[in-house]
Amino acid sequence: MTAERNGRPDVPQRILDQATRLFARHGFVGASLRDIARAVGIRKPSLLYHFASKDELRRSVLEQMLTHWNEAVPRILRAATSGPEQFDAIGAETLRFFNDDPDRAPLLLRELLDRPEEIAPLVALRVQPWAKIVCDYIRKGQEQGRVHPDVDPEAYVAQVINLVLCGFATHASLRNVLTAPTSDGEATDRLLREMLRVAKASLFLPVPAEPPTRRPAASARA
Amino acid sequence: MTAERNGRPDVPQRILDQATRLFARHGFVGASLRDIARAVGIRKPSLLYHFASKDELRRSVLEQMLTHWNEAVPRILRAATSGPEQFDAIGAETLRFFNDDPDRAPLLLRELLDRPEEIAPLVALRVQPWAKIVCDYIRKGQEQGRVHPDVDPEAYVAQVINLVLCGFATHASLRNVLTAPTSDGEATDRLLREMLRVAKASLFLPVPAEPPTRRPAASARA
DNA sequence: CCCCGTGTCTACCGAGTGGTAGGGAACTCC
DNA sequence: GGAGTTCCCTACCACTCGGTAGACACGGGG
Repeated sequence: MTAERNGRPDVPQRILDQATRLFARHGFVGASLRDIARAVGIRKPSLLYHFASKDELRRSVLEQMLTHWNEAVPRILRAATSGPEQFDAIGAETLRFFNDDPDRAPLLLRELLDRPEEIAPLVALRVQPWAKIVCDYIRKGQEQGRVHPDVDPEAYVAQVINLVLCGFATHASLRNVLTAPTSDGEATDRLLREMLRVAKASLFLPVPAEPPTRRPAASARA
Repeated sequence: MTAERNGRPDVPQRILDQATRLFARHGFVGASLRDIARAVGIRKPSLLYHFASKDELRRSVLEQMLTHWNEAVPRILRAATSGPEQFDAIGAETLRFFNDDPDRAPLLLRELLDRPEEIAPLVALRVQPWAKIVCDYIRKGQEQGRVHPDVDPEAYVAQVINLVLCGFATHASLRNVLTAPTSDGEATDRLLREMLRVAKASLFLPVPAEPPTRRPAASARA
């Protein structure tokens, strides 16, 4: 019994996947090893055979996510040197990381809430290279007069992290609070678009000569 | 024994205060009734004498916070009709609500993560009036050409909620991730300032450039 | 004086938790 | 065929959880 699943991907990976999902949904204390094991299709002692303790499982889940992040960073780096649309490229690549797996943002956010002193340095290590790219980009932009001179780069980056983390984490729940119910895809599009827009508009000075867009009347968005 | 504390404010209120603190810090499942009772200085059955169950305690905590919010809304409403600096006034009053008690943002955020389907309508009820004020203000600003025409009011409001909630909730932990350690007060100032700046800069069109057709003398930006 | 309501306590309950012991099936290697 | 390894299982452990039972102390009113 339970052998009908053994043809599937290896058990430790399936455990990691389900643990990620359940930790993100119910929190670390709220997701029991029995729940996770059941979701995988095994019993709890089998789970503990692969991961010595619940805490080791938590660390592994986090490590896997940060590894995925590390894999995404080169793409973002590449985007950061990609010509004039740098900001959009960096933004799109960063958002893609969280959009690819909707459990990442809530998982990270929960860790920041539950274990700040433990997770903060871990995140710092992985995020600082990314933050450095963005901060340098901002400072250069300020020198060149493209970026608002009163932007505080580090504080701005912190804001954007908040925006993204919380945006994805509470997306499903806040979505229908303010607006009429919409389809998943449409709501996500709207979220991503506005997230990028806010981040961008709060950063850049307006391009001096801009003949098109200046629409005073009520004709709203397209 | 334990009577040395009975001169202090009434026990139910002290329970609510400690429960708020511990729910915000450790989450609903992570904070046990024993912990809360100990923080108050009583034993668990005494706590359950005042609140019939843990879930009732949770509801009461939430209710108290939303009551405080309801008390803050009139101030915000007043701010919304307060002349040219409307945006700053609304922003300052809104931020004050969360700054007054640092447990409010994490508490709300945790509820949104843990019990979205239950908390969302509750929040919606209390937040929609506030959101309506802001959305109307935005749309009016768009008609008058003060606000970016491509702002999606509801989505923008959702972003700002995220910004504020997550900003306060992860403030303590993210603070030292990106920047050199600073004093509490300074870091908070920086957070509040940048939060307001981002919200504002992503909303308003720059004032100096050129008057499209008609532009009210309201100096929205500084 | 006794009674009753209020509020706190100790002692306990069943259920669920993370974790362990140890057995057994399937497989490989000698 | 036997030994060893890998992996999953049932059964169990101590502990904590939310919640209950019931006793006790206090204070006011007949």
